[in-house]
Amino acid sequence: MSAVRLSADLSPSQQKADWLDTILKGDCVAALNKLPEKSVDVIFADPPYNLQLNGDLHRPDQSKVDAVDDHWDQFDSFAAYDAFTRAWLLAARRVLKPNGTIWVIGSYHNIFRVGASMQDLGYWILNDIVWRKTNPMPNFRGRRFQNAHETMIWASRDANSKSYTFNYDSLKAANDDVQMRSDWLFPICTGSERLKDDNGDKLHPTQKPEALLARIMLASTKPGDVVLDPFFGSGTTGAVAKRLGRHFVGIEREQEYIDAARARIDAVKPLESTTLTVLSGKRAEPRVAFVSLIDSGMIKPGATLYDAKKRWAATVRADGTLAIGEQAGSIHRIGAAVQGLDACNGWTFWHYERNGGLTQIDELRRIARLGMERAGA
Amino acid sequence: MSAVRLSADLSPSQQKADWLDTILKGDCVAALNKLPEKSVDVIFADPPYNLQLNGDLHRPDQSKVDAVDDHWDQFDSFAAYDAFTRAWLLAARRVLKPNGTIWVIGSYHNIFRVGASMQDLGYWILNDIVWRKTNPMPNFRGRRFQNAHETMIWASRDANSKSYTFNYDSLKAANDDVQMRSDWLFPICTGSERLKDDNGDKLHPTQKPEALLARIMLASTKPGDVVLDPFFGSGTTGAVAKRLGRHFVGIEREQEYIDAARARIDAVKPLESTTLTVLSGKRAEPRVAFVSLIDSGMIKPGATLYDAKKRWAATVRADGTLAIGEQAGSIHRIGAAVQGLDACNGWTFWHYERNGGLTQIDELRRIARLGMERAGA
DNA sequence: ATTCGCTATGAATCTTAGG
DNA sequence: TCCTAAGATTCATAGCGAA
Repeated sequence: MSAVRLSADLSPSQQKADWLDTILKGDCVAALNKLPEKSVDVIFADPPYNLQLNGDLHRPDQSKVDAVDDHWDQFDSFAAYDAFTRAWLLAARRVLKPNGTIWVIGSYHNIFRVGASMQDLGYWILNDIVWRKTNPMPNFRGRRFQNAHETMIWASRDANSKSYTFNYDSLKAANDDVQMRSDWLFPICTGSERLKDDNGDKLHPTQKPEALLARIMLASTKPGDVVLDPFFGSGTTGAVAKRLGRHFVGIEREQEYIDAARARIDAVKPLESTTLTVLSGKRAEPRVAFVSLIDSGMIKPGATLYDAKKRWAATVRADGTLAIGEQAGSIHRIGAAVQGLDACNGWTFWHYERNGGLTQIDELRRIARLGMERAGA
Repeated sequence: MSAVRLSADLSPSQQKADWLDTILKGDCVAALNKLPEKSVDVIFADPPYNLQLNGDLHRPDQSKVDAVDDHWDQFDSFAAYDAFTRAWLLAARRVLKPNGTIWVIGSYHNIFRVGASMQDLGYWILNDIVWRKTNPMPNFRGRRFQNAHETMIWASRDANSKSYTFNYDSLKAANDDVQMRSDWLFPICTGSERLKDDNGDKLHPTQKPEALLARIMLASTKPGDVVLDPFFGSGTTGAVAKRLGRHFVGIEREQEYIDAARARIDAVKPLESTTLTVLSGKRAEPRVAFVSLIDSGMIKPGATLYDAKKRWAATVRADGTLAIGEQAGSIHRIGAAVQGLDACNGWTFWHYERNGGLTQIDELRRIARLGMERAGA
């Protein structure tokens, strides 16, 4: 790849880096080291699993199981695999933005070593996610449980990175209004989605389903973000990124995979931007100062506020504080104090009298926000 | 404990070792080192998870979460935790029979380190098993996925131990005649099963459900086998072993837990025969996330949904939310909003166009459930 | 006896803007 | 970088008391 860098005075929207939406050919660590530091929002990595297979496996009908015995999955020892793992995790960490996150998928053959290395290098695990397969391969010998899942580790760059992207509200709304759990159910990649080579055989032994990558990106990226995949393979990450209006960068060694992935991604039609809007919750709403309700005349100084059951009454003061007897403070502090709690959301706790009933002052905040939007605040 | 050993010429059925069906008090490694080598069939270990908590956590209702902040879960560093882990895994391996197996349970905080150490010490992983919780604690701050599972590693003593116990056929028969998968569904331990202290509070912070231990023993032991638990705690392993006609050995440091476990186990009545309740782990009506219809391609992002009379039309967004103009949210929230109601069942309210007519999206949910049932949801 | 509503709680690495 | 204050945030289940 070339050594072109983003100019410091140009935002990505003004000048697109030449490595965006491309597949870099070569060794994963070498390619990573050529990318600018802190330049990608999310990394999805599907590294070699270090499967340790001896001999062939046959199904009960004597057909042979097409094992993952590619040369790139051969390591001499756990130590060799660990060294490989640490090298790419370290190179990836340099490229990740401070508030970026990384996803790594693996099986019991490798995921424990990968997870320990991630912790050792300073990544901070946010969740481990279980991909439950609806249609896993059976255990043919009947000597173990059916291996029906794979594990993903989702981690931030550092323990103190708090501002990573997590589209909580959108995930919850899409999940019947309950928060998304750490166990996900998806079919393995089969049928027309599975890329085939010239012989009609599967092109890549471990092609991941697009639905899995879509869930990952919808959870942890925003439209326009950059998703890096250092083990690009058949290009699922790129295809899903393009469809969902995200940028991708792929790294891959094998020309056969690069060609197939390129063609695959070129055929993807991006979704319309309007369908890509991410549902945002209250956190994204602009802040409203309680005093601004007084400024705008929605609440008069001297007005009385009550809790929902009218157990307490407090007086609004001209400076935007609330008072009960000697005690005065913010709507939150006074709400907490009367309940004997450490914290309280005054917006939902306090009410005002209207039409003989009580209405939350949060209703006034909502109205104030509409005014702010009109004013382009 | 005493230094009594099994005579070499007597089988366990002829002379019962004095440490069988007892709880050894003391440090885990020291106690393990006093047991005879190659003397137990299965080890179940629930070691400290090394949670790293900062400050208190409160529920949205301001109640405080009772965190696991016990002294036995405090380690200075990953290195200290690794040293602890290697020490007990090594001592446990000496005690394990050549064809014995070990189960270790953990969360993302520790399981990757534990798994890597197990591989380093020569244990051979047979499966990783996911315990999916029906009723996990929510994520209260909405900053991560709900942590809804724990991970267990099942391993043999060596890579070449082939004669370990695995009751394949009975598991399959108990599971509707399909192989038992690597993801299991159980509730957490609550209600009358949960041991309480004199104040009525939970006796032990991490008591495991008996159903989980029963599945483990039914899978990997035979009646009369010896099950060792080096972190005995409230004694679930002992209680289930006695009930299922297995022997146990527990190791525990805290006298309070020993006393409670002893009383608990004494109260257990062994089953006459091992015709046990089948824990199929299937639930009545698995929940379907609306977004899973998008994942599976049944609904496309950008598609339009209508109410039965086509009075309203809404657009499906890629993140699984529904949008009408500026308003967006779950199928339920948007259904409620357009009708001016507080609540709405989006599954029955919204329809899609098919064959020129309208069909409820609930029809798609029914189809999705068929796939989930196959996966044992 | 049954239902309904309210409360309690579980292995938790659980915020963020602004001064 | 540190400190303060605003204010956002929960699902399933068991138990209990009232109706």
